[in-house]
Amino acid sequence: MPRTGRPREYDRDAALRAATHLFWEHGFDAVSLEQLLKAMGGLSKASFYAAFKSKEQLYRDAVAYYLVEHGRVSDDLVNPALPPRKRLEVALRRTAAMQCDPSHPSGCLIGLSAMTAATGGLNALTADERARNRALIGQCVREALASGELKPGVEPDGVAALLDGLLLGISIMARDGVPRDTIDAAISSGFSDWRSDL
Amino acid sequence: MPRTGRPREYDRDAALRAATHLFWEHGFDAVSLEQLLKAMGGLSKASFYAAFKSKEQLYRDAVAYYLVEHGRVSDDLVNPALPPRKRLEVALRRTAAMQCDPSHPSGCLIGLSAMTAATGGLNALTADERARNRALIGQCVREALASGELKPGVEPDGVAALLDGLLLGISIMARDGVPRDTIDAAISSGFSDWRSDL
DNA sequence: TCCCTTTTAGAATAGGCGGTCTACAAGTCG
DNA sequence: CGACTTGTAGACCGCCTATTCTAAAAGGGA
Repeated sequence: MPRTGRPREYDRDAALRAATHLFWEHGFDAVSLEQLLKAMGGLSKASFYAAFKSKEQLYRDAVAYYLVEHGRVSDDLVNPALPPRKRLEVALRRTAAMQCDPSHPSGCLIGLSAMTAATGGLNALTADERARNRALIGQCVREALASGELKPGVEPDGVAALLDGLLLGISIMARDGVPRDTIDAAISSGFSDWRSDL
Repeated sequence: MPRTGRPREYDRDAALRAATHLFWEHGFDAVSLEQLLKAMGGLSKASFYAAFKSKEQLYRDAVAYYLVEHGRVSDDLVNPALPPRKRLEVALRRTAAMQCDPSHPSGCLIGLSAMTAATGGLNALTADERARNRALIGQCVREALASGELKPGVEPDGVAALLDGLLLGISIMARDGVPRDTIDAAISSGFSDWRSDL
């Protein structure tokens, strides 16, 4: 952006990525500014505050970055090209794959922040996102009920809550090192109320 | 225990309970000693260190207290008087009831600590407990497979992981205020691979 | 070249942290 | 009544926290 002035000596995007990984791994409270500075390329405190304003603002930016960079795995929940079941299953499987990817911290930043970031309105940031996902899952299931994709007689609210709970639980399982195959098997078992034909 | 000396002015058990609730609500890192002292009855720092040794030791005591006082809801996983399915279902339903009880923080201290308490060996404390539960669930499912309680052709590892994931996810759902009825419906849906007769 | 803008390093600040120390208070026991 | 034991109040410690300030440095534009 700036056309004049001394150029910065670090890569801002790389710094934000590193900060995101740190928050993802440990949560807002448990990460100190010192850790952040070192991980973000060794910039000085002055540089940090000039570029990122504050630790809290950095966290907000990190959540936004996470949603764009890793949270897209659940975008298929609203993919109009897929029938409801596929929307749900693809979202779950892509989520599992992402959360088990060893190239970044395991689990989901949004889900794991349910306890962390208690101070200020930071918790609402991730809670809103979880509520949004919950609503989308409910919508898929309701559509599936109407279109006959669900086996007759099943309770749609229960199915939706089961898949929501599983999706959230995957974060903790991935954190605990449960292998992806096992999580994928769990997802398969989560769809036994659905017709595989059709 | 001490038969002599000045009697303490606070209730040690009540103090431990209050501390447990604080850790339960916010996690180890996010709770300060000052907060603890106030919640534990307004005792002084000297009294605190005399009775509880350190913040970290208090956390360990709090986890132990939690397991005895609230963690017993999953004891039925090893109840020899129940068939495997009942063991699992009772444990899940009692867990849901406990975690939605408004008389204490919502969710499960053990599950929600997957991210918190990163420092030292504190994380292992709760991770071990989660691994133990995971093993018990697997054992129930394997027994059920052998005894024919599971519908033929289902994948036992998937069923076990599904129930494990749901159990963990309940913590976050409860945290987010999902009502107990909804969680109970999720549990019901989680058993559709099982024979209800027999 | 000199100015202007932006970033830099590093010192400084103010407050919070977990934890300790000292002096005193409140009981029991002989 | 002392002697002893235990708990309490509050000052104190050193460290770490997030944040700000000062002064120098590194580029572009004219």
